[in-house]
Amino acid sequence: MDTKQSPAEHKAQPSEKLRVNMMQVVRNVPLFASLRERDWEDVVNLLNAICFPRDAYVFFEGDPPEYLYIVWMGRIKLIRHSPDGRDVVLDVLGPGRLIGELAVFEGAPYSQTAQTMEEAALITIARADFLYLLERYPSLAMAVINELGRRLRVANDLVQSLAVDRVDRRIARALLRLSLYNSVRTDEGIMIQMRLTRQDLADMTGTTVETAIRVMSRFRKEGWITTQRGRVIIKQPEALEQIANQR
Amino acid sequence: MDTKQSPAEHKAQPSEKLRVNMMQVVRNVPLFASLRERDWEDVVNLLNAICFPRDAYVFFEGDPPEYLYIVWMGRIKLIRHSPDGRDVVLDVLGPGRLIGELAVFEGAPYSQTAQTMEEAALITIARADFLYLLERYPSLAMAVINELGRRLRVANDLVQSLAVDRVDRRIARALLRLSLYNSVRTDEGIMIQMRLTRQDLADMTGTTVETAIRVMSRFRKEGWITTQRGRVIIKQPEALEQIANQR
DNA sequence: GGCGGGGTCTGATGGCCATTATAGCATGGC
DNA sequence: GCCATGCTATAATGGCCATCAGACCCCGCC
Repeated sequence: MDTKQSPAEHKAQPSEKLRVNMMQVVRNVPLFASLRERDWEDVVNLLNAICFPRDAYVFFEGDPPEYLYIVWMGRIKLIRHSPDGRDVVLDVLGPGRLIGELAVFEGAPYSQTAQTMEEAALITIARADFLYLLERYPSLAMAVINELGRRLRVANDLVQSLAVDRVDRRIARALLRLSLYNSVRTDEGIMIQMRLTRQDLADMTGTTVETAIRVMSRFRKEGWITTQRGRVIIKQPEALEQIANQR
Repeated sequence: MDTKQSPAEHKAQPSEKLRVNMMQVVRNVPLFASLRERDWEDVVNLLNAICFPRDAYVFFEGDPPEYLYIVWMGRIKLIRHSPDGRDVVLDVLGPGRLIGELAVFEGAPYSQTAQTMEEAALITIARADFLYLLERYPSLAMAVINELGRRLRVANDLVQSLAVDRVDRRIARALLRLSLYNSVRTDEGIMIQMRLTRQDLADMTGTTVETAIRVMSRFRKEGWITTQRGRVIIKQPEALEQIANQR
């Protein structure tokens, strides 16, 4: 149920090009970690920054693969739209992660949609430029393999969870997974670093909003989590882990 | 329910080393497609062949990544064992496909179990040798990326299907997916090239044997498929496609 | 031949969760 | 402030499918 989508909404235009120090990008992004200092300048000229508001679409599944994206700031969700209108969230990516690498590599259309979950800044590399870089610096392929490996592991975990787990366990696992990659410790507990609606959680776990709400309400009543305005704080990770792993 | 597993069964010993012409392997396997002829000999010496009987385990999840495997003959399923005894089939791989590439690349334990579905011959490359090859011939990384990409796409399709589809649709999709990669045309229809139990199908679609049997019986009664002794023939792919895609 | 085991098949029952409906609540725009 | 809209919340109903139970069949094996 894509209740989030207003009727006339379409691919949101990026709000503006923004001044990001590309040298800083090259120095900090895992993709370029294998490069030597003297190669940096070669790369910098091929990068651009682009900024998106909350809930904007970076690209849609089926679009031709124009750019490889690197997340610089914010969280991006990779989703699939189903014919009956339900969305499925395949993964959530934070700073440093790659988006669209497969499509760009293979020259096939993007096989999923990328949507921001909050204000986000992305680095773009045009397809041809990325292929050039890959050829010139084969070590970049290792970073691509790492990215694909990370995604494949997440996907396999998700397959298993969807195949054998009840809803409450799937949601507990989703929360723990998010907290693993995108969280900060606070005095109240572990805060998940993104705005997360119940619809998002439902789309991540193959259930409905209503059920996601019910389960989250139960978790809250048990004192395991608190939520306010899309911010989820895990107060008792052990309790969620027990739900996720028991038996 | 892993009813296939007899109590004392453990990692089956490979039945024998078998004489495979390694030059033929190097010439035909996608992994080595990018090599020049003069490099072939360098590679051949690092390869070994190993043969497994039906239902044997190549490795278990958690095992240390000693070898990269290349499927030469037969079909291998990648599975995850769940604590409650249910298995989940993540993918089925035929000749040419790689197994264990991620674990070998990252040095982490295999994250899934590999089991033969019929007699199978595999090519092994020791981890250290593969890393050496990757360094010496960076173009091999492209083949690894291709393998990971193929698996990721299958995994994403499966996630979506598990998240939103009813059982009959999931099974129809599983049959069509298998027929896409591992099938031959016969006068009766499209025959899926492996012995497939209802338990296998259930493990591929996150359901139970009983339900898989019920759905397959319905497909058979409708005249869409025939099955005998594990061999499935799709007589009316259009009918399955309609189940898989309608609405 | 008899026997056993793995795979297939069918029915009855009930539980999980989707669906539908309705209401409350916050947020942001005007 | 006020309304529209999106998100959260809760309850009632029913459908899909897991679970349990039992039977049959085929095949290899003793």
